[in-house]
Amino acid sequence: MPERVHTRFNGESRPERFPPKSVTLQDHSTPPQGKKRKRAEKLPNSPPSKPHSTNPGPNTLPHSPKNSAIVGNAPRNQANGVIPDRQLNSNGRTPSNARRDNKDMKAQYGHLIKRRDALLPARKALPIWSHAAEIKEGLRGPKDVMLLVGETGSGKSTQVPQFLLDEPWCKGCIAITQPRRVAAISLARRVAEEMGSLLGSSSPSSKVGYSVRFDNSTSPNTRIKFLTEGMLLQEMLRDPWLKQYSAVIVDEVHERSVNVDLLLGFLRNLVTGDKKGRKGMPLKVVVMSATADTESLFKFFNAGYQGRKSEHSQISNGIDRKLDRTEDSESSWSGISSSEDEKPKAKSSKITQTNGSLKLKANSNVNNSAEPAALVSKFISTCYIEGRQYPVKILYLPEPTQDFVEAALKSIFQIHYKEPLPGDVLVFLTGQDTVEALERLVNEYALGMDADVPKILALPLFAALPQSAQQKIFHPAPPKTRKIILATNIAETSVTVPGVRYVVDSGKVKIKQFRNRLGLDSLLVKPISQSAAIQRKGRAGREAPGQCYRLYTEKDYLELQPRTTPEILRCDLSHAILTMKARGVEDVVGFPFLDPPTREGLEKALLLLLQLGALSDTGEISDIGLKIAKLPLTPTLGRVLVEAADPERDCLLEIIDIISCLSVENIFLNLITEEKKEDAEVARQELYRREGDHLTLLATVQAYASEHTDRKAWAEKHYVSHRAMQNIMDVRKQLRQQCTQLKLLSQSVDMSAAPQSSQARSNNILHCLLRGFAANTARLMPDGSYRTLLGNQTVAIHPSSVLFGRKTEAIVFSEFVFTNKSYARGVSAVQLDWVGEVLASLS
DNA sequence: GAGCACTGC
Repeated sequence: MPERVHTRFNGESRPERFPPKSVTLQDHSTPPQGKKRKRAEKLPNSPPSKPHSTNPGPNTLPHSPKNSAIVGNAPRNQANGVIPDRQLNSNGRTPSNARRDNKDMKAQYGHLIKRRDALLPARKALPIWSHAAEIKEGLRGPKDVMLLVGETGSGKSTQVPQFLLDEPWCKGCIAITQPRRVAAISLARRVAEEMGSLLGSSSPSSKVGYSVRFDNSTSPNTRIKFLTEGMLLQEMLRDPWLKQYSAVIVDEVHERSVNVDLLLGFLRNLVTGDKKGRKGMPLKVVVMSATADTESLFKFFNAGYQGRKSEHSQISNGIDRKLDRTEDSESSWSGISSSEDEKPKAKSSKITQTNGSLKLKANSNVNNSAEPAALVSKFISTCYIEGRQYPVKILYLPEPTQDFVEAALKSIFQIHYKEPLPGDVLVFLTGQDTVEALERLVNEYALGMDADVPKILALPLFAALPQSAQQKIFHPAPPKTRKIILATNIAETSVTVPGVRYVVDSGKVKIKQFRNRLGLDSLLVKPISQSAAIQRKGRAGREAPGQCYRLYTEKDYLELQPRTTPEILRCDLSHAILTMKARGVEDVVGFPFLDPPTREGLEKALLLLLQLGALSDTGEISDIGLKIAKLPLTPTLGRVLVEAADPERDCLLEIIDIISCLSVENIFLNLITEEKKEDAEVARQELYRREGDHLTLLATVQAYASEHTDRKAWAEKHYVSHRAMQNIMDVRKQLRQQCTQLKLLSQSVDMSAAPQSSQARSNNILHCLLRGFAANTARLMPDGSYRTLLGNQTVAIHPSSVLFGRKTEAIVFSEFVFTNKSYARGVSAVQLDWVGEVLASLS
């Protein structure tokens, strides 16, 4: 039986930084508008000249708050009985029809208004409500930037845009960005309800819309638009001045995605620049974060205004000199040690704040949520909103443990025996393997429990788990049963698990880090940061006071690095740089980064872009680069695609199919039992190609696409993920459209060209892959191992590859990952002289 | 003979 493991208890009550919100809105019953006609208002006779949506209205789909947090895909396009207004207008409706429409419309509007009024008391009870005047005031006059810290549950994401809507400066649209698609869509739905408006493209009069990949739902009257960060960056390609917006609200900044870092840089340039492209229209920026990192954000924006001062000395003299911007505020204060490359397992948790803290003496309490010392600027305001979080007790291990799975097992049963129901347990682990191992152990131990003890229901939760299995965490537990949710990091931000009062935190996370020198991604288990530990803890206090069992000592906690390293310091920068170049940033080293990447990382990425032909020798973006930047692909994959459009290659459609596969999750299901594995091998045999994984993917997509009766059954029969295949078809469609727009793909197939032999076609495809992945090539050595041609590193073909165990003179691979050793994933066999030709052409 | 955390255009 498990024994007591936690002896020390730390009843922590000091305010900490707060966990980020993942959006699970509690109260959105959707009006039954699906069966109604969408003619809410008498239209002026100028219907939109083109549809503003690719999807006639997801709000017409049944929707529950639960699945809003977990549905990975936006609602798929479907005909839902919505009649476009234009069609109605030209249809010559009879008077009785018109009367019925009118009645429907009134009923619908009545419903919307009723709903809006019903929601008002809940809005007024939000912590942010009493700050409305302060927030409005903070953006008036010369104040263009507001830094807003709001804890979970403060209501900032839904209320701030509504507060700003009627401000005199707000003539245009308000954009509000989110890191995830589901959040953008469900927040838009909620705000539409609160405003008594229809959502998105469902009515031309709707005031609230959203825009995410594959699903854009806005109307001509949209005033508040929720979008993913990537979508706003995409819009900036067409409109660098963001002319349709009066305000941009950047939400969840503490998550520090690469896209948010780029957005903040662009917005700083815009707001502190001359704004001449905006024709005098003001632009207000609100930066919202759940953690009190105001100081770094303040310095970041303030530096922009000070830079402006030196260029245009007539502006700005209201900046408090106490906050002396120094050159080092361009350098990182997040304490990233750049020696990571050599020793991934080195003391990465030991963090020194030497890097700039000298200049920050007075305000160096970066990790406290206490209000920082005066941050004063005539252009920047700050606002702090309290949240709604129940207290959570923290319990540490007295001694460090080597085996966090075992320690978690003990803690789970300690909680289960000691604490009364209700109160589910959420356990944070590192990956599928540890989740499944602990699941087995928990079930095993549960068999030995006395009959009078409540039962235990162990539920795994990780992204690769099928949706139906993920949904189980939302089902109420049977009577006298405690749910134990065994989760990866997915539960930290993306999925809100209800009913949790106990959190067990392993203190570890599996994290991906790009290593410039080797040009590969490492996927390693590492200690979490203090802020991640606080976020995990917060998951226990959402519904009632809770407890957090940390499977490490308090000393270990204090030695963790204060913040999670921002993604931009961990990833391959080539995509980010191309994004900047395509939006007119010439000097990427001088770009305002909140945390500047290392010079080495920037140089490595610039070199890659140069090799791809995306940049010219002088560092300017080329035509090819501009095309690649418009595609939703990494620069390498984009280059492969552009190559395929070359008349000499002539295999664009095939390459699109392959690239679509490479940009979604694994399509071949991971099977557990030996029996299933053998079945799958037999069933997939017809799909496998001896040329390697890429042509195997092509064969799979083509077989799936030519299946017209039952694609789901086809996928099951071949042990292929149907969900992945649906995503692939979406991506494929989008890429084909974009290739047509970019004039890479002509709509009519050229019939005059001689058909390629299947061999020639395969060779062409492989040549295209080589063009993008020239750096990812290796040759067979006499001892049977593979060595990369650039860099001379040993690399093994990953066992998931169809080429695993095969010997071929050279390989090209689309992924280079280090887990236990260096692996090539996504591998094709090529001729050595082809590789030589490509490499020679680059130098 | 391994086993991939999580987003996004």
